[in-house]
Amino acid sequence: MDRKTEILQLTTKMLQIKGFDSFSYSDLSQEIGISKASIHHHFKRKEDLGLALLLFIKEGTLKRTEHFHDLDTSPWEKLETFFNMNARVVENGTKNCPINALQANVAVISTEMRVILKEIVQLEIDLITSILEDGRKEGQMFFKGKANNHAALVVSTLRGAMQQSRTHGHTFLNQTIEQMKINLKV
Amino acid sequence: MDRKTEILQLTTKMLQIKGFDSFSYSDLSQEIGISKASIHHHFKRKEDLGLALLLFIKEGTLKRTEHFHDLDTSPWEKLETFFNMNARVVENGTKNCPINALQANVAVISTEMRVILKEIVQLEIDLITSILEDGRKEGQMFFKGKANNHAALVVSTLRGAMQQSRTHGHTFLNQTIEQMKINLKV
DNA sequence: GTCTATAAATGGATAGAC
DNA sequence: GTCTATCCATTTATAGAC
Repeated sequence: MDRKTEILQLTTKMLQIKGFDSFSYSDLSQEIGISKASIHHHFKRKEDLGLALLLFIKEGTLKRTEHFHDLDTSPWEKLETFFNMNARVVENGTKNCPINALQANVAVISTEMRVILKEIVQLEIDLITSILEDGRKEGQMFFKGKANNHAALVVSTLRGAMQQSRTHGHTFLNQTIEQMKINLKV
Repeated sequence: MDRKTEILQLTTKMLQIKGFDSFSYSDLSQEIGISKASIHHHFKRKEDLGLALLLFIKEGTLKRTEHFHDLDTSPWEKLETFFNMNARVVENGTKNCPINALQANVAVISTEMRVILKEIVQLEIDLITSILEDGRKEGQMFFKGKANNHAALVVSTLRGAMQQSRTHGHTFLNQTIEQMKINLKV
């Protein structure tokens, strides 16, 4: 793995724990073991780092979306996989979801970053929309109203629960996911 | 209104827009029109300010909870009132919910603050639990599973949607609230 | 690519006068 | 309660050597 990727991965972690404004080049430098100036060599300004981070996350989200498309498992299994993947992101509740962290910091990031952030959220909503549509069509899932609106609700719930898990622990997240599943059962 | 309350109200606003680590005594000082040192006179350290802020928010939450208890409207109307109050908190989508902001910053606030933060969230979940229980008992609402678990889901959804509204606008929040209501209808 | 050194600005916090 | 002045630590960022 090259240095740039190493920095981006650590940045994601730092963002999840502290938030965008609360981690510093000094944090990155110490954990990686190179000087602050070296971090600046790879990402001149913090905004450059932030922008690269968002493109990095967007790329990952795109890859995952395609991956879901390729899976030949049932809609229900896809949804469960999606939930499990997200539950792993916050680990034991110490980390926030990076998207949550960025949305909380929306006022202190650049317009450019905000645009990509919105695109990432939309990618997830679109993915869940198609899973819900398939699930309902195949008689595996039950929900009222439009699939698109219900997908927005599912993503909101998941994000909200991921964040609440920071004070209420990861069992809170698991219970909320279970409740979502109970409500989606036919 | 006394100065302390004035500072606490502005702090709430700043927290909602920027987050706890991203607003400064200088921000407060400029907007109120007194010096930084004067802010320090009322709240010596930023942690004191943060703690006072959480007690301030908790007090407000307690008052609101009692208010809901006193209302002699239907469970359904109570739930709608609760949603409307929260929708007003984020205004046009520029502000985050203060609880969201603090949960995103959980790693940079004191343990004391975290404890109260958790209590506030629990107060809300308990309130919604009792509203849901009444609503189901009276045949006004439908949901599967325990009222307590569904209340956790409702609060998570609301918080998640409030935060998503920062990138997706307040219509996103309104739509998600509508979808929750559609799902709760008998 | 990495380092040391350093600049310039900001943030939290205190001393002491009025 | 409010002010000016000041301190110290941190943060972002750059210059220039290796």
